Amino acid sequence: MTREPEKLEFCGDGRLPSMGIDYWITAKTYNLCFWLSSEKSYLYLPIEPTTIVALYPSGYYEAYSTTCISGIEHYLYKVIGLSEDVSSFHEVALKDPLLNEFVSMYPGWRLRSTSMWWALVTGICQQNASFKQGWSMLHKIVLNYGYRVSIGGEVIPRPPQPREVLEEPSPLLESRVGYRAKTILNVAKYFTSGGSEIDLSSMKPVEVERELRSIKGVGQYTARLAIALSQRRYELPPIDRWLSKIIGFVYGVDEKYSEEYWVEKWGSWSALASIAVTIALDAEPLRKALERIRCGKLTPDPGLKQSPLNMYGFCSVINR
DNA sequence: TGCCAGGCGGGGT
DNA sequence: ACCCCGCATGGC
Repeated sequence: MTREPEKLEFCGDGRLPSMGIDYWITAKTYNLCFWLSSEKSYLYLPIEPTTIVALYPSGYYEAYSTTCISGIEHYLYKVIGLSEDVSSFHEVALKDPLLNEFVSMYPGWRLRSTSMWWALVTGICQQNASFKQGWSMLHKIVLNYGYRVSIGGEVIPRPPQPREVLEEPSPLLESRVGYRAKTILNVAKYFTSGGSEIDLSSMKPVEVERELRSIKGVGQYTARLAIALSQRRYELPPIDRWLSKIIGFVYGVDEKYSEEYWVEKWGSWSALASIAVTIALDAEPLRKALERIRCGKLTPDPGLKQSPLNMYGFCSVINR
């Protein structure tokens, strides 16, 4: 699918306050490889019109959009979590055998949030698949749809919107997502019909989870991951087989009670802790992750070609 | 080759 | 409430 890139106009620049945030780690973690270069990262803001921010490690940023709107920095604050006080998360993490090394090494890491639509697609691609397979699917979806924007001399892929997927499913079906395609289409339908009327941000997380689970193919894990990734609300942890086994192994609790134990430990930070564990262990498959825990290798391995902190490797692997 | 992985829903008990 | 199975695809 070749489409003409949409030209975006420069909407201003600025510099985010330090606040102890490591903008580089924050921007590049779990970010698709074509939104990363060696010197900056691109972040799509979860708003209409299409708006993208080039963020540099220093916190300096430039914003581009089809139509410049006011308050862009406000949305950037939400995406980066600038008003999120993580000190109570760090307090628990520093005493935790799984996360203490990770937060000591990266105290400036924050979750980078996305739109609810894209958060759900992200979760669905993780269902019953390895980290590598799931993130390859996401890359392929973006490339197969072929939507792009141009800013200055650069051309940058952009993810498809729900309406675009619904009106033209074939690029999705060719993205090797298997039976997940149906679920993604269900989500696209949701956001182009009744779901668009519902203000998920005004609902309690348990209600949001129930609402999202009404979409066929979206279960507890996907719903909770999406709530964390798009709303920065962390009280409901996504706990998959991978994390459940890790919790059982590290804390010696029966897997049946892993969620109960996790929520008791992390409280309103439960989902953030779930995600942090995946970064600390480079999202390695279970067997390897357990081996890493046994060896005490609880910080990201810079040598890996594909990991949450090093997504560049996906660009050299994906070929449709 | 065959097995199975950051789920899920539908069918059974 | 559980338990169990099939499901697309790709990696090992």
